[in-house]
Amino acid sequence: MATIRDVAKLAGVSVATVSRVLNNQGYVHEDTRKKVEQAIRQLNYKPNAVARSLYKKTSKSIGLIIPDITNPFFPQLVRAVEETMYEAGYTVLLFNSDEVLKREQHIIDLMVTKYVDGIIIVSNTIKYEHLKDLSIPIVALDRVISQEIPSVSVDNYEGARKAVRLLIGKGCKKIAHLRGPKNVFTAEERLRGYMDEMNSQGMETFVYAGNYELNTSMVETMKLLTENREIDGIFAGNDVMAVGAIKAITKLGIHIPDQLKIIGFDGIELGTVITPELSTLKQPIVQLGKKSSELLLNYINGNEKVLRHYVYQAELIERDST
Amino acid sequence: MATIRDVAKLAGVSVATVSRVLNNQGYVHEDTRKKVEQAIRQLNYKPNAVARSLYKKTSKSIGLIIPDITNPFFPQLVRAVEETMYEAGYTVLLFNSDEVLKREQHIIDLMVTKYVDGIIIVSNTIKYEHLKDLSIPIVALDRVISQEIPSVSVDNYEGARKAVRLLIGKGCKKIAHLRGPKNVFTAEERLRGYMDEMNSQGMETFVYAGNYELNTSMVETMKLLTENREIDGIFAGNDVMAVGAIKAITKLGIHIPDQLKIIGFDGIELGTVITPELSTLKQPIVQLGKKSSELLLNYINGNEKVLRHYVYQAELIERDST
DNA sequence: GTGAAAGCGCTAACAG
DNA sequence: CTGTTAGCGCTTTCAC
Repeated sequence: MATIRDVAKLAGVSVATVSRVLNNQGYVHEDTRKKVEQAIRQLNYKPNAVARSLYKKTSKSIGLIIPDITNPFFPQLVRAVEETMYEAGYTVLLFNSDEVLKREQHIIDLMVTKYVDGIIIVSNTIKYEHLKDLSIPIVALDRVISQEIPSVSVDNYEGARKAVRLLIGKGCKKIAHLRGPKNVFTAEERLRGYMDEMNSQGMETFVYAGNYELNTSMVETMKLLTENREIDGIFAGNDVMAVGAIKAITKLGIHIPDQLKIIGFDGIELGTVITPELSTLKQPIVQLGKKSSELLLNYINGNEKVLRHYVYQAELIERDST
Repeated sequence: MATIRDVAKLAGVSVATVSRVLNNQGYVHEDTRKKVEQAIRQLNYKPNAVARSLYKKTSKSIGLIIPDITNPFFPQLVRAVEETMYEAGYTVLLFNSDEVLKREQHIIDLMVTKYVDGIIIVSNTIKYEHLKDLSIPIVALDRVISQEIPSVSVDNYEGARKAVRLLIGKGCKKIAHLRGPKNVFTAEERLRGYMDEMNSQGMETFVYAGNYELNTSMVETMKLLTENREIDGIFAGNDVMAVGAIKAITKLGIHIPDQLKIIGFDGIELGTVITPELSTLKQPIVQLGKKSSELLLNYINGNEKVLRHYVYQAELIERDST
């Protein structure tokens, strides 16, 4: 690996001059610039990012902490973040935390020592108190952690109400909610939306536990449908659970959407892949990723002074399950 | 951010001593160690990884290049790699390349300047010539790039033959293959397996184009089935295509598996989510990720001297589509 | 316009 | 056992 010194020697100049042409700043005579560029090419010299980082205290990299890439909601999000960051010249360090606080904290410590320029985090476990001493920019994605941490998220509450309204509009009389995991921000918001909408319409509520995961959802749906044969509408906490429910319903020989209508939340690809195709509240996943990255970049570059919370609306997508 | 100098001053020792207790090497008196540790705690000091990297020419990070995290095959793979690396104290830099050679090369250059300790790459486009001048360890994952680059992959050829044999064993008389994209290693191998097995059984072959993607597969399946009503078995190049095919078949009112049997390749979760559940050749995805990471770590640590190629067998999983 | 030199924070000889 | 010091490769004053 050639160093700046090698280049300087070959070009017959000082390292300072090489540095100047490298960074395109300060005065340097056209002829010397030529010589230096020639030497750079000849040696196939690439400036050492680590040395640069040490001096500049910036690494041109950001950390991305998500619960689990294996959850179908995240690949698109990660892709969008990675892409936006890459275009801006930043590298992303990816971490799966499983929302384990200890692990998240360890990851953050690690990042600090690596001089990451910023952090995007998707987490329910982490709180403001764990973040407040951090001197690097951070943005919360998909969930709002606290008022003090900028965030980019979706209006889960309003989305849930829309979902319920659709079911009601389609004539459902008994609508159940397969809720997401307790203490998970998005799940609580969606539940709240369901409750409020149902109550405001004077309808009885039926809430079943779930955890955003397929198999549990199948089991729970079986239970739900045997306990209460009159349920004719289900609002699932997310698309994965909706798909699980559909499997269970199909197995029971109940016809969708004639006998029972079901709607999910998220808008992941899976919903268009199954039969019947799933109606859902589609989150603007790519936009979430992109926006959070841009916001973080703004903070990093000092272009953004005030604390911002962006909230997107989920879009109702009617397919064949309602 | 406190530095080693601050710690040294507070503890009343030299930086060398602090470094010694930090790295737990060399002699240091129990009492001084205590003092230093106390100072470290007091300042909440964390050694600067960048400075360390500069000196040691190692960053405790590795690069992972995949085509597209959005493709359902990759999340599990990435997860496995990230996990194994994390446990070994390494951070992973993730890149989506879309298999664009220029981009891959740029990514690799970038990584070199960042002193990554090794690279795991999933790619069909990159060749040995692009890698041969690299001085850092590299391992090819899921595809073999060349004899000179260590790799961890699956026996796609044999897997394909197994798939075809199952279809034949189940009584299929006319078996078509929905092939994956041209020039993609895995796709070519699976095609070859199909051809060889069919030929060895003296059966006529029917190959239809595809690109590992769902919508094209639906369209192509429609075409296939209208062109040739007698097809009673389909070996899809991967699970995603198989799911597309199933959608098309269902739409045509053809019953699976009675009238037509179908089998995929990969063993992604999607296959268990749809109805009917998909028979497939399951790749040991997590193992692939884990093994490639361990292999890379071995190269990094100099424990592995010889060039290794690990090949796993895909496992036949019979579900409801055959 | 250009070069010398200090220093980013750490590690590893080398002395003592 | 402990301290001094010379770098790792780069950027940036500050002279000239």
